[in-house]
Amino acid sequence: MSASTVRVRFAPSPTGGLHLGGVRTALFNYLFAQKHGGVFILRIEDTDQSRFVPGAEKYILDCLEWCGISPTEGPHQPGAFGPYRQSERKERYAQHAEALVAKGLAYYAFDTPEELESMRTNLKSDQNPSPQYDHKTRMQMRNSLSLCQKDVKQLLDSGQPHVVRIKMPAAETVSFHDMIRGEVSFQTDQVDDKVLLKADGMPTYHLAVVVDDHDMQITHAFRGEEWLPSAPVHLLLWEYLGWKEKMPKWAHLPLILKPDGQGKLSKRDGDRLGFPVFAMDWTDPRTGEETKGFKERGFLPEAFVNMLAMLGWNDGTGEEIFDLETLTERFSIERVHKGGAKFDFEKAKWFNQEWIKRSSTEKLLPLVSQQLLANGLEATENKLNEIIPLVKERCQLVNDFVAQSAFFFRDPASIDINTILPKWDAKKEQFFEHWMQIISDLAAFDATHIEAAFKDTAAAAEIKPGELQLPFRIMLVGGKFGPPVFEIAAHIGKESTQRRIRLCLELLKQQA
RNA sequence: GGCCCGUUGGUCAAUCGGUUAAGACGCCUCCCUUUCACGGAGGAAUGAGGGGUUCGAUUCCCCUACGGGCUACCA
Repeated sequence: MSASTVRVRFAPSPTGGLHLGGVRTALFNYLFAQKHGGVFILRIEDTDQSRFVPGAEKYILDCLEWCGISPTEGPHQPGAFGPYRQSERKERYAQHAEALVAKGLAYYAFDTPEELESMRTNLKSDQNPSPQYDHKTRMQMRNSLSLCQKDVKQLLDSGQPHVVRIKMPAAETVSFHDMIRGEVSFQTDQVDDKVLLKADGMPTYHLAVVVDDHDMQITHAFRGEEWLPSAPVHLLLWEYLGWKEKMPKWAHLPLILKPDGQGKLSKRDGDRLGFPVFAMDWTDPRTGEETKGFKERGFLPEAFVNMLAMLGWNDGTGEEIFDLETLTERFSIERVHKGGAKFDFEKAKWFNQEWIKRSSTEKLLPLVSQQLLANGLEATENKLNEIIPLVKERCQLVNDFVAQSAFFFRDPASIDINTILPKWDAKKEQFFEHWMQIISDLAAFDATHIEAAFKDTAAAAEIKPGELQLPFRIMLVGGKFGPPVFEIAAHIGKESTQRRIRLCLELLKQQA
């Protein structure tokens, strides 16, 4: 190992719920760091004070922890490269911005928002619907390039609000190697003079990401594909600041798209299509609006992470169920897909079902217990130990345990009587009357004994047991689902079994 | 509009010039089970279009089309 320890960072802005795309970026960072014995850092990009949402930082940390991919360095666990919130690093950015101005690589711009607005509307045309502040237009604007030195000094001295903009070269080609996409190149005359330092003294993302990645000695930088167009600004900044040889290797991750229409997946799509987009429940402290998360929707973190990893990446073997450890072994950034992937909630649920099937009763127990409790069902640990193995392969989501096991604890709330009715007759009714008696006399009330007695009784009544099993199930469960009937009868006990039969017989009488 | 990125079944996707073009989800049929689920066996379904390069293109190059991203003193 050389002196260059791998250092990666996940750098969300604390503006609200954590989007699954964000979690995937964090996951890839985590996997990469783990694989290379590196450090995974959390950096909070809170340079936009107007969008800051209290509580969001803690929430992000909670989400990552739930996923099992907690950063080892960050505001919660400062290392030697702090502070980890950009708002606390303010002076550094200003200093570098000034240095760039001094070197003639950036300049002060005094244009007011209104002036910018009018420039854009005036220059707007069918050929150019979104005019830029760039090498073509900057000399017509009010900045330290277009104004004479005296005026600039006066403006500065009088405390005129101003920003610092990068001076993009007129005709250069900027290219770099992306770990996922290979060579990518841009013409500098196509990119605008991005604001580096805002009027409030805070940096924009562009300046901050470069300064911080440098200061925090980031070796590999992963971010969403939406950042690709501004990459040339960042590349140039690394060069202008004199850090070119220390620039991290870039990887622009493909976007996660809406399942239907087009465009990147948003929280709105989740609301619209009925699935979560955030990792965990999020309540906006200002509006009070609540948004469901994967966790609360009933996802196991293992499944969530597994699903996310497979969205845009695969190891080439065709296997797709992986735990974090295996993911770490197999992961390679080069195998990340280039194209965006439409999110498929059905497949996401399949991953979860696979993980529920694979999870031990011990692991599932507290989660199931909590779900049941939330639905007014109290279950002992012993009971849960028996029930969980019986129903887990019927559950896609943890919440499904409620519907799949409620009948173990209380009489069914509704009876699907229409399943029984068509083939119901007096003979069957007599059978069940008799069957209640038989149950009373059964010495051992376990599945095998119940089944044997049931079949004997059916034989005596000259009815095929199969024709009676479904009605029996409906009586006990209320519907066509659940584990073997005799198991259920054994678990709920004699009294409950008899009571449910009686209740249902009465119901059937009313229908007749 | 400009720039950038992308494009294999409905969806996720393998293939790194030669394959009957994997596998998974979903869907359909059958078996197991007189419930549901699990499990098992099958099935339908894919290289956007056009040019090259090559003995040979899904694979390499170009063009077109389509999709997406960006085009803020937001990230």
